[in-house]
Amino acid sequence: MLEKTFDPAAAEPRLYKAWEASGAFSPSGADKTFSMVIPPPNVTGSLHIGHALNNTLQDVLARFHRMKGEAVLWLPGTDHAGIATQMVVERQLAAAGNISRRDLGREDFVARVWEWKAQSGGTIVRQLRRLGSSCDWSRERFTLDEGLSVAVRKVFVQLYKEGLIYRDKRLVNWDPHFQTAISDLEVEQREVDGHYWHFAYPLTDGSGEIVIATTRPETMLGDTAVAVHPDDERYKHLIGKTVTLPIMGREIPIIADDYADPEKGSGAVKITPAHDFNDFQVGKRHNLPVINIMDAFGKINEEGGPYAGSDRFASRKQIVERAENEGWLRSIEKTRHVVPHGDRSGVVVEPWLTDQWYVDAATLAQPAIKAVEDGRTVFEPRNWEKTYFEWLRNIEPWCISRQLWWGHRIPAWWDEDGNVYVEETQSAAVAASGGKALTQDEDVLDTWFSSALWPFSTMGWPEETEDLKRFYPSHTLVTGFDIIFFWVARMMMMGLHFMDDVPFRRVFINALVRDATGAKMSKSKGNVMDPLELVDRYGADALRFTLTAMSGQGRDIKLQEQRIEGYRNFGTKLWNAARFSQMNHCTRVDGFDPGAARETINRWIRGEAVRAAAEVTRALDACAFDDAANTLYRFIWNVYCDWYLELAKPVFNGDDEAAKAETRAMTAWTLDLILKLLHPVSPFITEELWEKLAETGPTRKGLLISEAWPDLPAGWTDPAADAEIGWLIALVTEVRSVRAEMNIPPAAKLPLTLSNAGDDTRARLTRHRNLILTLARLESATEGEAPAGSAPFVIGEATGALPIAGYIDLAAERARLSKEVANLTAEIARTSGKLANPDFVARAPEEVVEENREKLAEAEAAKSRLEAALKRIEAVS
RNA sequence: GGGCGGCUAGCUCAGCUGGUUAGAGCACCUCGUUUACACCGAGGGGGUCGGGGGUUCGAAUCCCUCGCCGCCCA
Repeated sequence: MLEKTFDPAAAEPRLYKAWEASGAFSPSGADKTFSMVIPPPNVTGSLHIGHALNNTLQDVLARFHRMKGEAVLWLPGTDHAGIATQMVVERQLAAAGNISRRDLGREDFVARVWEWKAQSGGTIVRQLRRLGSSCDWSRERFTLDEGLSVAVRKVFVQLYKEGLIYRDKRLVNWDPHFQTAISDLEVEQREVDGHYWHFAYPLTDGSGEIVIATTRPETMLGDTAVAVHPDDERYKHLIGKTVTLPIMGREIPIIADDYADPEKGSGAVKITPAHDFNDFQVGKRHNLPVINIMDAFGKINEEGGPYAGSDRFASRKQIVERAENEGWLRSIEKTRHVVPHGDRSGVVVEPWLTDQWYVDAATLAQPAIKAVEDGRTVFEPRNWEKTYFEWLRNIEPWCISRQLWWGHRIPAWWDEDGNVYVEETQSAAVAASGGKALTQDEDVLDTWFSSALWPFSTMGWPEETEDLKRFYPSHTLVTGFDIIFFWVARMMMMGLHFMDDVPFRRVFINALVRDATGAKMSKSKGNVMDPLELVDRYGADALRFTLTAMSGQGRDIKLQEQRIEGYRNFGTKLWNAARFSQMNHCTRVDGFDPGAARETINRWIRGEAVRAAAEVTRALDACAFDDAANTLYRFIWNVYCDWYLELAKPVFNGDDEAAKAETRAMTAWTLDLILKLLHPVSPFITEELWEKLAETGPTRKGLLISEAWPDLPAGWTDPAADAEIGWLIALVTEVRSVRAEMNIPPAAKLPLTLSNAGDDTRARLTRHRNLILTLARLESATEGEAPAGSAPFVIGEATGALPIAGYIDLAAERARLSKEVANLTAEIARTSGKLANPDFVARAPEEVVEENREKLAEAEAAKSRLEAALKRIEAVS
């Protein structure tokens, strides 16, 4: 006998081990494959609710397709996550005695990171297992694995030789905290309160001054021009003159350029080509000198005159003070403006002129755009394709070099004269140089560079492996919209370039779990929720079911703990249904054919099962995860438990042995079906019940995880049974409703009479009398005229009546009937209004018109019956 | 400034290829310990579907417009 509730804590680890040991996680069997690569979580990470959602959905798909008999590969792994990981270890060093990575040196530092990875890197993978993820762990990869590193070097070298990777000196987003370049995508534009400081620059010829406005006063140290709009009447006469830059004393020109916005600030703008993307362009157009005034730490360098060596923000303050003291500060204006911040460091990013490695993304983007236009890769929901196109069609060169130590070191070697040799190995580079002494480029690659290769590098590329042949392209990628640019688009570019095919046929974009303020959750912000606590409290199935049910396409999820509790209760409900079936000896019967069932309730539940199975299958095929979950919930709770098992009880307690045997077999069969259909979403409780229910009856062939997905004949639905049970449910519900509203004690058993019953109704009443008596708590149910002093209700063409003389509460009964009559009156008004409209009758489809006629007739009949009863009551009172 | 999404019951959401009395879960109210389950059962209250206009016989659903809220990109 089953316990009263499922104990997830005890069962989950045991079941997971059994699955893994069974080999079910590795692809096997069929020619038809289904493959997915996991979005590799950061190796530093621990499972947050976003991972839980993403991996639950992947696992639902993996288990579903596995049960459908496909060879499923769900390839797991982790990402070395350059900045994030380096940050964690640097923080650790700082805590352990204020050592910086530079104190330690590159080699020792990298060794420390590996050490850390060995110790703590397995956390997230263990957590994925707790969730039930059925990944093929035998194929687990890490982006810094030797094999993946080979792939990275090969890709880099090939792209370089094709001219698609190149070195360039231009402004980059420089993160002064990590002292590295970052890509545009890693920059977060934050709107902040700031100021426009209006400075007066004196004309060199002494004829006056020009006032410029700036939000970053310290950059004036690097000014090489002042720009005004060519049509700006205020300044036209000054174009071509020069000003003397305060503090620096440098003579710089006043130039005309459209970039100067007459509406903004004073209309005249200082130009600092080395420290502003727009100014850089202006500088190019006018051949202005580019003066770099900052170092890698964001401190003013020797080009900054008196401020050399001081921090950028300290300098800002001092320069403003000096301007005020010296009288060239004209005014201060408050403003809100957008300031770039590093998404990891959170510090203000500086545009900085450096040499970096770039990928020619615009070229690689073209096939990636085409592949989605052609439908070779489809986004689900389709709408995200717009986002994808928007970005790829306006793509900028991708800066891939990072001045970090943790990552793939760039396979480029330099000779003493500054010539570069890009090869996969040092020896090849030396050979290419003609035997010179070379030193390797110090930089590492952007983490996303190796992630971009993930769909094929994990399958063994550049080797021509069996896995690549069988599983590339993958079938579906499940990921969040926040990394469509970072990851999805770049995988498309690299996959098409190196594999000559898309990396995945379908991209399912899952919702993003946000925090209470609507902000994206991230480790660096520290606003993550802990799914493992929820698993501890409610079990993995409850969390999984919740996330699946809430995963409406492309929306945000605001998780309420109450919801998880509710779905835990759902599991308990199922558990107790199994317990009930066990108590009533509903043992599975070998060779039982539901198609041959004779009892109406069994033919009915069979049809319900067919519909539920079809809907769950459709939903999972379409990634409509919430539909699948809701269908399961309703079928299991509201159909199977609320009605089928209740209808089965009188059979079990009756003496029709044939009916009893058939119903027991059907109960067990349906329960098995439920376990299969629910397994992808709630694998633990279903596997546990699968095992427990095998204690009696025929032996199981194996674990539920490897069971075949149900494929039921559509012909198993039975409209006659549906109509009959539908009537039965309506009758029972009506009786219960009357009883409750009339405050009839639950223990009181009443006789029911049905008048004006047609042949079908009479037959049903006879056939199901037993059920009706039990479920509606009646003494008898017979055909006949309503006795005096009874409460009427409408059931189809018939009128039911419960004699309530002993309990009658006239006021309650009048209220009940009045409400019913009012509802019917409203409906009659609505429907007859429609039918009175000649346009409606003429233009609406015939079946809609007919439907309304029937509805009207039924409502009128029902109303007149109830009104008569109401009049009788009013006559009495 | 451009793009995307949202605004439906107290809360979280579904419904949006036009025709149902607009649904679910939670919360709330009443009753109930009937031998699967109180992590339960039965019954009930609660919404002019953000505002306005339009198309249509008919609009939560299609179109326009306005208003908030959120996100992404400049």
